[in-house]
Amino acid sequence: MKPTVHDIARSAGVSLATVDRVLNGRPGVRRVTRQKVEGAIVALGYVRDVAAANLAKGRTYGFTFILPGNDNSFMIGLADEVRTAMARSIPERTHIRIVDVPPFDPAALVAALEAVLEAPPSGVAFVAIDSPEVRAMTARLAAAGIPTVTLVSDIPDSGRDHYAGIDNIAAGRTAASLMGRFLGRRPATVAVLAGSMLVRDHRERLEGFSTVIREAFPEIVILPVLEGRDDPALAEMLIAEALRQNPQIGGMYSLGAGNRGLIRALATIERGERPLVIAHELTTSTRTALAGGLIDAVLNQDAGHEVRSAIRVLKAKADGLPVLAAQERIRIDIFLKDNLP
Amino acid sequence: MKPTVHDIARSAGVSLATVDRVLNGRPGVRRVTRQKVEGAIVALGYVRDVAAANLAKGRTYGFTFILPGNDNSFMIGLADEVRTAMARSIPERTHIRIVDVPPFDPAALVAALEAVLEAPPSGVAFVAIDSPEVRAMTARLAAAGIPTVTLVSDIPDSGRDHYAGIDNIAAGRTAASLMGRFLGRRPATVAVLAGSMLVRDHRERLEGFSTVIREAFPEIVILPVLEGRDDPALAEMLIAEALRQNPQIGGMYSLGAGNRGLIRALATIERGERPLVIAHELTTSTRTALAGGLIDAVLNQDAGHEVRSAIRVLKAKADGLPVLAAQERIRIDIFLKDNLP
DNA sequence: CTGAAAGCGCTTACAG
DNA sequence: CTGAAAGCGCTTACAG
Repeated sequence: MKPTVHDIARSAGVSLATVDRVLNGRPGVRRVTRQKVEGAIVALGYVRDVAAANLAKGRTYGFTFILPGNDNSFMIGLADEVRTAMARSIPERTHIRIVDVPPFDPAALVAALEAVLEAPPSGVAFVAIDSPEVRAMTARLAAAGIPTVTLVSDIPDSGRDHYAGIDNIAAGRTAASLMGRFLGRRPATVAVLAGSMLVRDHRERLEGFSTVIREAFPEIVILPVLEGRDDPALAEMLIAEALRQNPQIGGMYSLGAGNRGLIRALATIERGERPLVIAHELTTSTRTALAGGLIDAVLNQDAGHEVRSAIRVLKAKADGLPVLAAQERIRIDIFLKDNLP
Repeated sequence: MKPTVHDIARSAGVSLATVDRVLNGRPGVRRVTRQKVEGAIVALGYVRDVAAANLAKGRTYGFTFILPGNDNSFMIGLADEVRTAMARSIPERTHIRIVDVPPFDPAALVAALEAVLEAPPSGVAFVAIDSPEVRAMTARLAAAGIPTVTLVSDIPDSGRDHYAGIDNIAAGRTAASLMGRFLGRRPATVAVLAGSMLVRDHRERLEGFSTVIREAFPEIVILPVLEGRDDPALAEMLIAEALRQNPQIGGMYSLGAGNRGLIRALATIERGERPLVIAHELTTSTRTALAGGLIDAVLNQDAGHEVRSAIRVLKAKADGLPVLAAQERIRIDIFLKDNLP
């Protein structure tokens, strides 16, 4: 039979309370006693029953999700997924709070993170902005012992515990590879629409994309990046303007959000004249555009996976447990019109 | 506070034992009593604490995984994932048994499934073969109340509870789309290597592939399917022979396993003369071939996901709990050399 | 048909 | 520094 705390207590000749103290690294145990208990633990091959422990503790996890209030389907969908997770809060023993911040605003994000310190939750997840202030604030959270997970966009070297999102360099490289191969070695001009170079995910996608185009598809010319702030209206304007200035655009890589605007602009182009388009994030609008031939490929990250993964990781960190790396890797989904789910 | 069985007992004026009987649908409760308790349950908005219930029950789940003993990396990897899950059996309260059967052998699979009935486990997962006998046997398991999950290859209309695998028609369609676009509208001859038309996953991939080629890329001619039984040696022979007979082969779709043989055959072709190759399953050998340019794209299913999903679903079915469909959908991963994980 | 009591594996005041 | 006892939310014999 699986050994329990009782077995350890008996084998070490101590009480349950003492076993518990050793198990949880609490103070107030003489070194010799501690060693006896630790000996019994390894001798018996004890593994703690986390469910029973949580039951006894009446443990609940308070998590704060800080999300940018963008007006785009991806961020709206992300927030929806967090709310879906909130609906499961009773069986999962979580208590989740959503904090809204203005998008692409480092100061606002820093303020939101700082506010978290007032009443420290069991963990914090946030969409990172890559700035020194945010980095420093994240380090303060880490110093305060609050587990942190970056969501969608990472900020390395900040002391954050985990990143729940895709490898954006690989995503950009993949987009370039598809673009180059779909264009079939013909010289072409390609436009790139981003949200903001302030966020790392967009910068990395651009970097991956540019690298592969340069190395493997030198016949392709990339126009200067358009920054649409993931705002559909602004994106539409920028794309329309770019098409006016460069009617010969043969390909388009939309590496941020705000694709509703892009799609509206594409719809004005004659069928047959349309550029090859690769976009990110499968939403109602990109799905329709993919099915209808306005978009040729969509790279996607599953917001539901990211949220569930963030919660699992925050729980594990809060309990000092290891995370199952293979399970938590968020993959880049590639959708063509033929494998739409 | 979250209501517990105590609250229900008090509110309904009955004992804990009676509450438990109603909660678990056990007999021996008068109709009026039952109704009182049910009233209290909905009035208080009670949700059962599954972890506490499992603790009290000392519940463990016995699962049987029936896996074909193919000599190919994918099936070996699948078995490895099951063994990895076995290592987590203590915290997850599972007891997993692996049963090996000869590949592509309906009779052997039926025998293995029948053997399961002797000492019925909490659930069974198996790689299905699409034959009437297997279908009938699966229905018998269902009739016996044993939850069943098909793994990798499905067998619909058999009474199985769930399928843990990708949408293979969509996978075939995707392969065709990539093949057609990568070939760039040039007339071409394409060879298809399958394992066996006995398994539904291979049939469906072929169907999806053929459909899209026919509808969207009429310039492509598909040669008669080669059946390599997912055996590297046989696959190598068949491919070598096909290349000898049709030196002009421009593309190859390997929709089964046994890619080690395919790759050996490809390596003998001059660089520059090599066909465009799309294969299934990311293994050590396909990964190397992808990185080295012998293979152009790999469609993959994550065996680890499938195994973990099968276990989650079997648990839920054993407990009569609903499954989170979005979480259990297994996706088609598309790998190019630029997004290798 | 119904209930009182003990127990699952762990933790938590409280007492010493 | 250490332990006896009660309790987390549920289930299970056993008695009536």
